[in-house]
Amino acid sequence: MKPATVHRLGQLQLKILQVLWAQGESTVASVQGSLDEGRDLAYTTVATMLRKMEGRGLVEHRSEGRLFYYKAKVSEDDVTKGLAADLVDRLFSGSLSDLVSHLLTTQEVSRDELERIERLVAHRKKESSKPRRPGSIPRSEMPGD
Amino acid sequence: MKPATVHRLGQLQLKILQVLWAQGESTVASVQGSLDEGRDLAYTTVATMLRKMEGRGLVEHRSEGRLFYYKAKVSEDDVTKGLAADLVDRLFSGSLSDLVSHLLTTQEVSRDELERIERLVAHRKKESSKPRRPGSIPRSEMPGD
DNA sequence: AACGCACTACTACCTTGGTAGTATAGCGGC
DNA sequence: GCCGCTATACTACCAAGGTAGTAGTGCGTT
Repeated sequence: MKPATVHRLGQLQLKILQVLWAQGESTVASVQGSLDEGRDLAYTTVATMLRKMEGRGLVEHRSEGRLFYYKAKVSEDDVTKGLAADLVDRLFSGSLSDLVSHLLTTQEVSRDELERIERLVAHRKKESSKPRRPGSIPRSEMPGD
Repeated sequence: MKPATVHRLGQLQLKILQVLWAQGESTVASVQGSLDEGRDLAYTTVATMLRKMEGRGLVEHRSEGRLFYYKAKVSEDDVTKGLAADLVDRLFSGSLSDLVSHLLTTQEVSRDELERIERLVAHRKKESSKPRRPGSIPRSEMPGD
């Protein structure tokens, strides 16, 4: 199921989703408590945001007594993919290598990171001969860290 | 000078900047004409947006007679870097390879792209022994396409 | 000189993210 | 049975992106 326009997620919404991905079903209080220690938002702020997000189909809740247990309705993969694809699209007309190129030339990238990327690409090249559905590469086949 | 929070650029603002990067100084009419053929925005919409963007320091203008010639005040590199870095930060706690990994496993990536990336990484690895300011790799040293 | 066109300025309005206060309701304890 | 705690509902605001209408103004043409 493709849940409405995953891109254009705000800072807070993303943070909330990350909390929900990390801990699964959570009450408002729990989400509030798990959000950045730095900023402490009012309980009602988090509650309101969750309700708004539910309206957008990003999360859903289940009642247990008076309590609401919220859980993410969109997967981390979908969101990540959506945001990343959106960026690549908007900035580089879909060219992944252009993005990587840009990142490599303007960002600080450790030699370690470079080598990880190199392994990933090499691995993916081998894979590309026997194509599969995206995202279905099992962990066990991923190049080691 | 670091121009205020380059991330959180809207769709239209980015499009406008892209037009300005591509054609340099442009009048409102010219920008309007160069925006996606699909959607035709009112002249005043573009003008208003440009004025708002000027307020945020994204563009600036120069008058010539009654005409305003707008030009981007932020470089494409800065914006791209800002947006990409922001994304990498927010989604992958700053790990570039995690982003690339994700993109490689969930996106359709042609063999061509893979090879370009491979060359880029290899090139960057060689470079990394003699570090330089980011972004200063001359065209002539870039791996061929 | 007058008219109209083209361009900028101002204002307005909608949406959405974000933030939070106030109102309401139900459960547990005394 | 009432009190208060606390969780949800409702309402309100602000900022910013986006969209556009209307007002004002000056230049070129006739």
